[in-house]
Amino acid sequence: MGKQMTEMLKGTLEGIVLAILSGRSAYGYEITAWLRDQGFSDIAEGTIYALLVRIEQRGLVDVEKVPSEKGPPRKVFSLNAQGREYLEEFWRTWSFLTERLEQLREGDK
Amino acid sequence: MGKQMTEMLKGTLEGIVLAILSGRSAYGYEITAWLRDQGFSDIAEGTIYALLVRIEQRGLVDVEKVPSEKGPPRKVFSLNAQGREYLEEFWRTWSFLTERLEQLREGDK
DNA sequence: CTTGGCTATTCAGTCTTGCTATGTACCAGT
DNA sequence: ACTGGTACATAGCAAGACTGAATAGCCAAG
Repeated sequence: MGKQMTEMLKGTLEGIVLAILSGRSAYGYEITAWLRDQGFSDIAEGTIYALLVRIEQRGLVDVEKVPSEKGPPRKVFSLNAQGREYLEEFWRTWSFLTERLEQLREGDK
Repeated sequence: MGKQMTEMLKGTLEGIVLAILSGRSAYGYEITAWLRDQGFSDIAEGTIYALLVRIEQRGLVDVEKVPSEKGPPRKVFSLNAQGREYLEEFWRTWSFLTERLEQLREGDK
């Protein structure tokens, strides 16, 4: 993926991960795999783990260590009340941006 | 505006400015004023000028100095061929992101 | 049993970008 | 002279994504 995507992900990747977690609990490796599936082909694993550490420290998620069948134990993250609130604010911010950009895009035609 | 918006603007603000310039030529002060009008209440002037310097150095815009009736001369920017190409790529990247996020948003319901 | 491969997490160092704060300069009205 | 609006510029900071590598457990093939 290109530089544009890298920069655009700043701020949105966090929302994307929170949105994923609002549907179901998940652990880092799983989230990374899911994102790759969705076409975010070049999101580095390190990026996701760093992001998960951040949202954990901000208290947006609860964490549970779960043993894995294969490999080291998983850190399973789930969105808590504060995280849900933060996610809602994310959607509001996102909506504002998309509206402005949609206007700009149409204005060009 | 909040921290979320600040982070989300990284990568999109550049596209926004290029989109503005694709409609008509404009200078920094004008762009800043327009953005404030559109609700981007806290975008700093310095941010826009720094961004304009960057896109000029990357050769995405042409520049012309035009004397102003009041105040110092204006640096009027207009999108060139390379800039248009870059803007199109921006729209593609943006579309990709919005599609994924729209899916996530609906998936939650 | 040893190598390679998949699962799973972590971290140091770098780059880009937006914000803060400040400074420069020009002109008009009071 | 002073204030305020116009117009541009820049140094230093903070945040987040990337690179690249290290660590570690488990299993199957050779």
